[in-house]
Amino acid sequence: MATVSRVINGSSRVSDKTREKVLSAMRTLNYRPNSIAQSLASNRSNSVGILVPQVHGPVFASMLSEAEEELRNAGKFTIFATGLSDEIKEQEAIRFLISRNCDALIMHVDALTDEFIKERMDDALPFLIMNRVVPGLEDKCISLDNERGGFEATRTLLEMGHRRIAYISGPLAWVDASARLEGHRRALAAYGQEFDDRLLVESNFKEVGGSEAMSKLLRRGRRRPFSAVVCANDEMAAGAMDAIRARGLSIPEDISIVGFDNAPLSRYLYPKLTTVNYPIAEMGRMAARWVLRNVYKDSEAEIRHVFRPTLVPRGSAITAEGSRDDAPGN
Amino acid sequence: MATVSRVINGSSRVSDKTREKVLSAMRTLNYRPNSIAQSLASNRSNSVGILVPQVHGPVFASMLSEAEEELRNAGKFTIFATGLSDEIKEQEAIRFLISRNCDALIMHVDALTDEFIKERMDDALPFLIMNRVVPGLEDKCISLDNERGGFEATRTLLEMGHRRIAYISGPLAWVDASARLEGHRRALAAYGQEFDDRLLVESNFKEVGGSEAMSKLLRRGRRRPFSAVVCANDEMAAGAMDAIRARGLSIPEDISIVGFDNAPLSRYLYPKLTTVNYPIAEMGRMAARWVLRNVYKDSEAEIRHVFRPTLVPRGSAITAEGSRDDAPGN
DNA sequence: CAGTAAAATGTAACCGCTTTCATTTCGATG
DNA sequence: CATCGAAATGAAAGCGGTTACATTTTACTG
Repeated sequence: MATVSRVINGSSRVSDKTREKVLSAMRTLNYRPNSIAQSLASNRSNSVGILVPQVHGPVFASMLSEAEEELRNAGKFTIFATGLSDEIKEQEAIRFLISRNCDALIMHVDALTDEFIKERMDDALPFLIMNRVVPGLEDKCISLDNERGGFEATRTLLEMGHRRIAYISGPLAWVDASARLEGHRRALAAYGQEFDDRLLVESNFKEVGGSEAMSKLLRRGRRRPFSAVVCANDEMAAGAMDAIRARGLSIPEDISIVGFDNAPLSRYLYPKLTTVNYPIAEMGRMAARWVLRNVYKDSEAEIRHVFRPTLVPRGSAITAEGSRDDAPGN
Repeated sequence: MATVSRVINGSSRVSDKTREKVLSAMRTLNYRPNSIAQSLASNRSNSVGILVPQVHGPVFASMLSEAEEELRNAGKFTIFATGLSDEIKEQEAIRFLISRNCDALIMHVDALTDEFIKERMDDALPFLIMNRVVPGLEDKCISLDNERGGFEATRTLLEMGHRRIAYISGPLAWVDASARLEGHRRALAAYGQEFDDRLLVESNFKEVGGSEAMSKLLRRGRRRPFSAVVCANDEMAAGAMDAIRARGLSIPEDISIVGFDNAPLSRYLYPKLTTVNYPIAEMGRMAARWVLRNVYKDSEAEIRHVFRPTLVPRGSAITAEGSRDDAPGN
């Protein structure tokens, strides 16, 4: 038995001859190790828990499936749960996953506080935070450089000659939303433009939110004071586009629009949305590698913690000169 | 120990007094049963495997998350894997899931043959096939009435006065694609229209496929011989819409279009796509209940095996009278 | 060829629970 | 109060592996 176990786990010293005998016996008997028993004895469940707010939505689906594939290729099981961006549910989901003896946790949590993560999680089991930076735990976080993304979005419009650029933000209490806005401000500053409060609306990252925000912007004065708008995610951009059209304006002739995330939906919008790519698939794969490397000592992969967003030019933003512009200042 | 076990599993006879004592001890000791050990001893892993071709895409994401939630509420773990519509990979994924001692499998498999499912799976463990009917295993299948969906799509257009209706199909080797087409034919027949071969293109359920198919239809004669088109899924509809516009035609004025699936993208298209709803979320929940009921004896839920698609009217289809029609026959 | 250390293999305890079967406790009865 | 059956509890044998440690083989050495 012990020898068989050694063969299975590839470890220790087994002579080639017996190894072969064992393997062939396994084959003829069609033997499959009982992974539950393995887990119990080795105190390793070979499964990693993934917690996401929801499976829908481009970001989480990609993250999930890429991580799962990478883990499965390494023989690890993926158990997942959804937390719905609710503090209680997220905690419950974590407990749930821990109760299954996951060897590690990969999680995107919206509602949990930094404190909770630092205090309550640290001892429990190895974990990785996705799409968020918890101060002091940078090496356990994989995230996007949101500030840079915001910068790129606005810079593109500025390079196109737009000067008055509106911004529809996500909830500023969320770090990613505020980082994106920060990038926007930096870009304006870099091009010598003053930041104008009246061109900023804080919304909720949702489609209707984007629509309402845009309506509000359009209502602020008969003469449209901006020729372009940046939306802090693609969903809001979709809503904003509806609102623009509802107002009888066209995209991009009257208003150029840039989104953020490069969600699949951005390609279905009309015109196709110019946006900032969120390399979530790579990030999911990287998360899996982090676990493989740090928990299972199974990989040598270099781990990158901060990913870089890049602009995806499509049809929804054009140069200010090409625009049928009603706005001052370009 | 035995008594504690009895308390945990709620079963057998334990006096209320000791039950209380055990529970309070569990509380003060912050005791959590080791679910792996439970699994080993009880030969039940409390986890169910879900196999989907991919996580992306509206259908699978919803199915996954709804099933997961239902299962988690019942204390069951969800292990998932992706099969990528590849026969080998699907088989591997199944083996993988079985090797984790899943108590049951919920799977959407595209590439596996009916024979494989019937022969090789039947003894292994309880399983449920999603979105497909395997003859002889109807009680282990949960599926959509695709024929009816196809019927509804076409019927809607017919009721709107359209007479010449093109159809872009999925691969007819797949049962769901051919069933949808069957419904289309039945609707035509019901309204006394003859089915016209030249208005049918078989495609691949993908966006570019839809686009190419539509181009082909539009090239078949200068005078457009149809005023409306049904696409066998929303993705192809998205592609088809692009192709229609590329031709300088507008939707729905020149051509009405109806999709199938009610994928999220259908709401982002412009105009928003009239389509047939695929109640996949409900179906995912139902799958979980099937498992809860048949495997864990944990539920009394009535199981529905065949779901009914319904039409979702949006902006991409209008009455033939409203159309700027170039086509004969209405 | 005996002697020896290293390599290979075997033994058995243990992982933390469930479950069968034996034992004890309890309550009702005569 | 002794008796008895039912209900509650306890003891111990697994579940199917891993792994520390003991034992046997092997490969050299002198």
